[in-house]
Amino acid sequence: MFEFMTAMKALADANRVRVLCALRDRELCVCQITEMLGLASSTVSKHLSILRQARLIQDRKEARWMYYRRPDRPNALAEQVLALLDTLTDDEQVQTDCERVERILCIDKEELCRKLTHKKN
Amino acid sequence: MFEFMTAMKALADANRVRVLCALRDRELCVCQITEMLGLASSTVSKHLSILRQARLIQDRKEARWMYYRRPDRPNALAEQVLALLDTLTDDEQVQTDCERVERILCIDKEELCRKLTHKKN
DNA sequence: GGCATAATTCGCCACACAACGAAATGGAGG
DNA sequence: CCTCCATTTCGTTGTGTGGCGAATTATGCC
Repeated sequence: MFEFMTAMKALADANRVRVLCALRDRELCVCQITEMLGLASSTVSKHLSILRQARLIQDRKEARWMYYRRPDRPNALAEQVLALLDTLTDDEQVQTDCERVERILCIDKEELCRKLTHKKN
Repeated sequence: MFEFMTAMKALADANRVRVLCALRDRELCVCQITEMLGLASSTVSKHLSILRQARLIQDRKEARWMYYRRPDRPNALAEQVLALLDTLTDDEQVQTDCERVERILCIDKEELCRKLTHKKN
C-alpha cells in the first residue's frame, strides 16, 4: 500500500506527469526539463526527487549534468503506471511540451544552462 | 490532461483507495463505508464525492440510503485505473478492510446507522 | 404535514505540499 | 587546490486538502 500510495502521490501533480510524458522516448537533463516546465530549477529538482523515490524514473550522472529517464527495469507497478501515461500522448499540453523539447534539444546545453542561470536561480 | 489529473488526485489518498478496493466485488452504502474507514460521515461523503467526480464510482439511491459501486460502464481511464487497484488485493490494509466489511454486512443497517449517530456526527 | 434520520454541505482548523531564492554540494578543468 | 557551475538542499511562504462538528437537505414513516 505504501509503495502504491507513493506512486499515486507522485502522479498527483501535473508538472510531474508532464515530465514523465516528456521522458517517454528519450532521456533529458535537469536544465532541459527546467526549460520545458518553466519553473525554478530547485522546484524541478524536488519534482524529480519525488519521481525517483516512487521509482518512476532513474538518473545518470555525466560530467556536470544529471540525466533522467524512465527506468530500464521498472517494477510491476511502474510498468503499469507508465503504460497508463501513454494514453496521454495526444493530450494538448503533452504535445506542446513535446514540441518545446524538440526545440530545446537543438540548443547547445552550455548555452541553455547559461540562459537559465541569468533568468532565475 | 484535466480528466487524468482528476483521477490521479482522487487516487492520491489512502482512504479513497481503500474505498475503491472495498467496492471491488460489491456495492456499499455510506454508513457501511463510514464504519469501515472509522472516519466522520461528513469526511467520507467528501471522499465519495471526489471519487464520483473522477468517475471512479457511481451512486444509486434507495430509500434513505445512498449506495456506491464501481461504474457499470467505466470509461477507458477508469477501466485501467481500477485494474491497477486490483494489484492491491493482497495488501494487508485491504485484507483487513475486507474482513471488516464482511462483519459490517452482518449488522442490520438500521442498527449500524444508529450506532454511528450516537458515536459521532 | 410533521418527525426521524441518512447523507451532504458548510465553516473551520491543522497540516501537507508546491513554489521561490539563497546557500550548500560536488565534479571537472585549470 | 581553487574556481566554476549544474544540481540539490534548506528555509520560507502561500495554497490546497483532509479532518471534524454543526447546520442543511432529502427521504420514508406516522
